[in-house]
Amino acid sequence: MAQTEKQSTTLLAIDPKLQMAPQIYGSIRQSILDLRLTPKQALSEKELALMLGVSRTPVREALIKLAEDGLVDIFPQRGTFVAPIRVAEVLEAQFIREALEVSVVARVAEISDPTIIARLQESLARQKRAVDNGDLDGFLAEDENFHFILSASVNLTRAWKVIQNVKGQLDRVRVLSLPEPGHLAELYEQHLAIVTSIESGNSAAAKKHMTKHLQQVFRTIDKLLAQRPEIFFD
Amino acid sequence: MAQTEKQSTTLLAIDPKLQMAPQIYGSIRQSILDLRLTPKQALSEKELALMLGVSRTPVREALIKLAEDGLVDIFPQRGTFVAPIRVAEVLEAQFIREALEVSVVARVAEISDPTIIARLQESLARQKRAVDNGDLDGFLAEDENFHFILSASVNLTRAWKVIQNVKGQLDRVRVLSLPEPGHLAELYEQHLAIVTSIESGNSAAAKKHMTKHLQQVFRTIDKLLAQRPEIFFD
DNA sequence: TCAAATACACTACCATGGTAACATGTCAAT
DNA sequence: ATTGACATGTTACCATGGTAGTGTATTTGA
Repeated sequence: MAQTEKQSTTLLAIDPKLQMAPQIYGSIRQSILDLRLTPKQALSEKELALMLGVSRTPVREALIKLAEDGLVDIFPQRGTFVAPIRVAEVLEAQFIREALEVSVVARVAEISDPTIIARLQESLARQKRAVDNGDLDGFLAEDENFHFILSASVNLTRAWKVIQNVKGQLDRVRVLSLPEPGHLAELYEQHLAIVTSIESGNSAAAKKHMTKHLQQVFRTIDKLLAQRPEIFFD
Repeated sequence: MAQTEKQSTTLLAIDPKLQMAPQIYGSIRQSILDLRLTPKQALSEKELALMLGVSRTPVREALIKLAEDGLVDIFPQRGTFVAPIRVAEVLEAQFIREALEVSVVARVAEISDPTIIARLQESLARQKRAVDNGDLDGFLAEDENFHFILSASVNLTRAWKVIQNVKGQLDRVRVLSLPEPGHLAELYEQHLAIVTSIESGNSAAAKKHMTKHLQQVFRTIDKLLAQRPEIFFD
């Protein structure tokens, strides 16, 4: 009873013309990822439905999907809770993402299609602008887009979906890490190295740079484990 | 109206003590994989609920999950249909599975834990028995278990779930391929080579053997494309 | 003959009510 | 003080009714 929802603003605007369930899913997911909904917090169907002004059915469907993402834990007849940040699951998410994205970038490098490279370079340009302007959100959005371009360019849309799903676990950790000066520029350089490898058709180099790029999260995890170990469970 | 359900036996026995939705999901999924439900066939919530003796809600949840697996297509306000076998999606499923399982087996080989190896060899023994007895179903079950052991032994349960999900696309193609003499023995030999590489801690060799093992499906696809191209869509 | 309009059947989607499983607090018995 | 029985409230799960959107057959108007 004590931990009812404090929530100041509504989770998100809902467009009644579109389907409810996907919107609710996205809304709750975003709230979990930026920690507006905190680990272990109770999320009852009824309460969320009331808050969002919809019925319990689409809320329930959204929660089921979030459970598949590992972002909520559903205990039948007991309750649904925001999943705690479990080190093992974060590491496994990283493992899956790395395996897939490294394979993807290898394929992109093997093809080394000029039109694909052009689109990647356009993304790089936008990233550079965001870095120069210190536009964190803009960079993160373009970072996401950069990785999407890689998968989509070789028609691996399902792989991208899997990456997106597991990435939730990683994003929740990332928002906990304080933004460091020069970090964005570093990420940009890594993206640049990846594209350069793709241009030269050097898939081995592309894989290496992608691996290094993705393994940045380990630094974040280590730092958080040292500075704020109470964040993690299990 | 013409393509109503012919279905002789019920899809599966439902245990009312357990949760409905997961059972229904498994039941329908199995029927799709062994082609008792054929591509493009209509699957309405109402009809399935009637057939299974449950309400529409858990059926709907099962269908949503199957849609995420890419095994059914849901067209809002129009209908739900068994997904056609799309070459691109089968190939992408193979890509994802290969990326993950190769990475998994590399990790297993790096660790090269004796107790894991022992469990793998027990599985190999069971496989050998199935091959000698010509027990196809028994071998397939143990084949599944073999790959599960690999993921589970290094605590990559989510990776296993992803593999399982995408593998549906591959299984549906596999059942179309006629069983060839000596094929099972061949698969057994490949498993053996993988375990041998793990024993020697040779992760590069393990990756190579796993890749070769998984890429067997390409043979099946090529053969089907030549012999029964009408099976595929898009 | 043929196109536009209309009626109809059917769908997935959402809302809502009922229920068994589960947690928790109260109180009696020892 | 501890345990066990019982009352009460809460939950996710399932059943079922209503609705807007969508195809299709039929009718209408030339």
